[in-house]
Amino acid sequence: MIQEIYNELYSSFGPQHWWPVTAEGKLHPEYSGGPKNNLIDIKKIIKIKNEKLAKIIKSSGYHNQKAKKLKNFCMFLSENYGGKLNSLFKKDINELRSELVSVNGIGPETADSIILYAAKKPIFVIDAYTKRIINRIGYKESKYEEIQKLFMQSLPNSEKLFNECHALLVELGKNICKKSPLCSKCPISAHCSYYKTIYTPKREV
DNA sequence: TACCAGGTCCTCG
DNA sequence: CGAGGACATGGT
Repeated sequence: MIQEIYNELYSSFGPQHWWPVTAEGKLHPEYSGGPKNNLIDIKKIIKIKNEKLAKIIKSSGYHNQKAKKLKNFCMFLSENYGGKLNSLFKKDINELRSELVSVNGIGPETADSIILYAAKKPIFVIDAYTKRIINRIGYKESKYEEIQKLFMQSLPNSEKLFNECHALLVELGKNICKKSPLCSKCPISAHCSYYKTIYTPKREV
């Protein structure tokens, strides 16, 4: 079922090429923050003032909180791993996840995103879109880890596939399976119990 | 004009 | 535990 949903989303939307965002080893000229800030460096992020960092990331929203939390992660990396992502990513995937989640500012989704997109290890990222979609389809799971298990037990254990599948779900959730859903445009409505309730009125017995 | 985002933390019951 | 609020700018 989950596998079929993935297949149909992929057929409809095509590859989303979410990650890597840039060519291997290169920074995106626009999205890296540009040469002015020169902050792709753990030590520099630790040193910069919260207010200054917040100003730089302002357009992302929640910038004051995010500035602190970004620095928390850099501090964690610096204190425990010599500021090297590589040594962090050598860890066992489950240990890595629990360590990341213990950092204030990194919740389950962010931890899994780091593991999937930065460490390139197979773990399935669950976001608000995915929860909404999966619940409308008819699955009862509500907790993050439960929904994650559902995907990971239904799909091949592939980092590339998890990456693509998550991106496809975001595309569906953002543009079609919205809070107020556009079911007529949905490529997987045939599998959806919400769609069936709406478009197949009950009749009297 | 409203509503919501590729969340997380904290507080309260 | 689960729900609800705070954080805050930008896209549609």
